[in-house]
Amino acid sequence: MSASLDVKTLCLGVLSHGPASGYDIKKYFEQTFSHFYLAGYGSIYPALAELAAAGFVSCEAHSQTGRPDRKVYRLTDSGRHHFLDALAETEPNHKVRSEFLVLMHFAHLMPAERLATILDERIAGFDRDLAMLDGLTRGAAAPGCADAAPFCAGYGQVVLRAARDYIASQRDRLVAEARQRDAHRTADTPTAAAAPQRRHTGT
Amino acid sequence: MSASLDVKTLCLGVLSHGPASGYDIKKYFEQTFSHFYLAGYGSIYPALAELAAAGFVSCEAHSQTGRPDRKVYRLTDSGRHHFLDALAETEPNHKVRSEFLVLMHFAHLMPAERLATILDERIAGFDRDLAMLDGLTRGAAAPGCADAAPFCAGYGQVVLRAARDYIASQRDRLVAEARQRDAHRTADTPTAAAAPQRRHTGT
DNA sequence: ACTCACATGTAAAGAGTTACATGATTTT
DNA sequence: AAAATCATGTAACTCTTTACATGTGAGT
Repeated sequence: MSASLDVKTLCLGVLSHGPASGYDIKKYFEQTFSHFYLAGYGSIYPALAELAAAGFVSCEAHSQTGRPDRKVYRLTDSGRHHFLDALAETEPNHKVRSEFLVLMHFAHLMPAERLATILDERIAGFDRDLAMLDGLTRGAAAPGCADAAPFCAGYGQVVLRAARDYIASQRDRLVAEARQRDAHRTADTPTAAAAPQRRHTGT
Repeated sequence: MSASLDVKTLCLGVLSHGPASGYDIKKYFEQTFSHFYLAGYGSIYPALAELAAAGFVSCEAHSQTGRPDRKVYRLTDSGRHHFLDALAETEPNHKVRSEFLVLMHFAHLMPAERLATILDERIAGFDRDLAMLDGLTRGAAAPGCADAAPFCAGYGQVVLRAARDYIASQRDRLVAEARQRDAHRTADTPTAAAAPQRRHTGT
């Protein structure tokens, strides 16, 4: 129970829907996993090479004029078993890495305009993600994942909307408070631009 | 606009609330950032050493009997400026890395019992996180962050609850469907344990 | 003319996790 | 008697990101 569900394993998963090239897999990642798993060419191509070396996928090269061979990968029996094993052994972790929330934790050290920008950008970001999920839900799903997509897309919609609405509900108040802080700061310390540092007594 | 808000910068942020040791900082991370940023000793101690070398923090060692010196770090003026700059330059990214959702994307390849375990574990995990946030909200907050905590804690509560409720609302249906699939599979292929692979025609 | 889509790959750098190494004191 | 807390640090490993390297054809 320690398989880490890395890019290699994910590639096997994508290939379980049918043969595909590295380029195709990248697009599948973007369309389908983008709001909970990211991978670029720099991880996908080496992963496919390793999978081929391990015998988990076979590779068929199709010559093309003017561009590199299109290499179509296909899951082998061994690869399918390996993937099913990985599914059985992976712990269902769920991690958030949010620079946005860190910034918000230190919101009291920022000027109001910066704070407004941060909040508005994050709302816009969530709106973009929601629009993409809407597109996904309306039949534009990647091939082969009709069974699986609904739960993940629904999860994304529920969670992103909750996040978006929460931020939107707090935005104006937070920015107003920050403006008051800005006014106090310029009044208190006309020459110093930096925020005052508060000390607390140790436990 | 490319500062990556790494562990080093986060340590500066924690120290903006007052002097602390590496051990203290780890605890602060756990209590306050745990649901959107993780860091272990293996990143914190080297980060503090680098910050000291760069002059962003000063260090005072307090001898103790029977255990290593307690090294208390304190933000310098230069460090505070550096941190404020980082706040101004960091993009408010927000990334989710969810093995849970990946597994759910391939739920149709799993036995019903495995699926039930995954869903129940994730619900339990979110319940744990919610309980921790409740504790944080009720005055048990880490020292010095009274201004900042409410937004982040509120965000966590709203989002985690939405996620938890969504999973709980889908759980029974998904498991029931998986049981039907299991029954079909054993009926179709009495000898083969592995799931059948569906092919689709390429685009 | 310019940009987007197609198409694959390598190399170096950056960042974090995990395991190792040590050991007393306090709580259960 | 066992487990948790206090307390710091290093080294190896894993993984990802970013930049580099190359080039055509189709659409605007």
